[in-house]
Amino acid sequence: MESVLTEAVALLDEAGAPALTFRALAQRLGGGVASIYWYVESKDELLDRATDHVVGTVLADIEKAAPGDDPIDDLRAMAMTLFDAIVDRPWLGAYFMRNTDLQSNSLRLYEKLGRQTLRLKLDARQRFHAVSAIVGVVVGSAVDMGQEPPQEILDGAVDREEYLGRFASAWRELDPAEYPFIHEIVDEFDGHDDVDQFRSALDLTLAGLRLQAGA
Amino acid sequence: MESVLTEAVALLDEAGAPALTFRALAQRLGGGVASIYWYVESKDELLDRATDHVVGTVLADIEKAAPGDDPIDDLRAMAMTLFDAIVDRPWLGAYFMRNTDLQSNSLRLYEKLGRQTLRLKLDARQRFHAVSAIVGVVVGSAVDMGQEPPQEILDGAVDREEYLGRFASAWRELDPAEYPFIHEIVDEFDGHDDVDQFRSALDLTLAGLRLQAGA
DNA sequence: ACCTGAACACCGTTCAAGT
DNA sequence: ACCTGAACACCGTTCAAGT
Repeated sequence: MESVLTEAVALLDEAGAPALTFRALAQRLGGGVASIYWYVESKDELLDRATDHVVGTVLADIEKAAPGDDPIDDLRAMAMTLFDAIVDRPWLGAYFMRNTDLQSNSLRLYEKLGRQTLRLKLDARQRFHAVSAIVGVVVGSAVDMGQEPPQEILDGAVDREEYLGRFASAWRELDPAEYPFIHEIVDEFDGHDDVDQFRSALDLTLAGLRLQAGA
Repeated sequence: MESVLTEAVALLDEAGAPALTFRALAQRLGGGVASIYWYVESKDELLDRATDHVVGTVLADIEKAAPGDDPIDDLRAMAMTLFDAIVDRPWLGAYFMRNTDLQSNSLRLYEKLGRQTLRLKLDARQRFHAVSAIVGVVVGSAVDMGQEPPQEILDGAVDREEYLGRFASAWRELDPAEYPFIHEIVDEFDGHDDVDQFRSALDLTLAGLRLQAGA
């Protein structure tokens, strides 16, 4: 079982979600396709368990960091750790927190995040919504990122800079009267950093939360 | 072409993303499978064009609403309209804003949102990040929602209330000492409304943005 | 308890050929 | 310019059978 998950994660890491097929996995394990069904009921379950397997390592990273004075700063640090893990493994974004039933580490991570909100002056509903919002920012940014590389970039034929630049050029061709905002931000878009973008989104949410908690 | 997209959207609406196959679509159009390839180069392109097709209607809804005094309130209204559209069509969440090259209505929507930030005291980078954050909240909540129904609920065998209740019961069984946050919010989770959850996340982001803009 | 080969019912995509 | 039938190379999943 352990090796099924390890090899599944290895396939996902090497070439993303489409690379994880029962046939490829079976070949790597040196067995038949049907064997995998002894460990797992379906591909969905395989994905859930593989996801939870790596969330376990994220959770360990998060637990290493000592809790600080400010719960919101702790929330920020935890969200950043989680986001970093998704940057390393873009496939994670799509499956993370999909099924807390099968993903017990995800549930623990959810609890870990939520515990920080217990230190804030909020009611139960506000706490529930706050954690949902933070997870939403992570997943939203991750999804945005995970879908970005359109195979050219994975092949190494085109790097990220050139890929963004191509979009930027197309945008600069647009009529400035009709697309004033696009022209306003095209230089920011060109060569932008996903992590910056994520941090800004997270900080807006956390600023709103701090305001709400009166802290 | 128009009818290809209309029927594709119809299939997606009726039974979600897995229902849209070239064979099912061809049958509906009363033709052969290969015909579709005259209009579209791949399934990805079909999905992008179908998505942009419905984003066009969302855009029309958004343009109907008159601009108000407060740009942030306008941003909220636009985001809510967008979210409502995704509630009606959960499959949208996964493809929305995936490719602004093929999705010209999505680009226009992005511009529409961004134009509100031009009315705020922000620099270009802040504006870029603000719109990304808002789109991120929408997509993040939409993804969370879109993956929720695990077929039982689609079959009508189990309604949403019961589905949530089942999770809530499992959570109530957890050790309160180990999962204090889960116990804090389990009653909120039970029977919660996705729209409430989304609105809260959006409001946190917008509160942060208002603070940043000093408005 | 654990694994297998072979089949089943699907997919997206291609291609030579038709009007 | 538009459409087709038939094939190709895959999928996830099942099942009877093996150790």
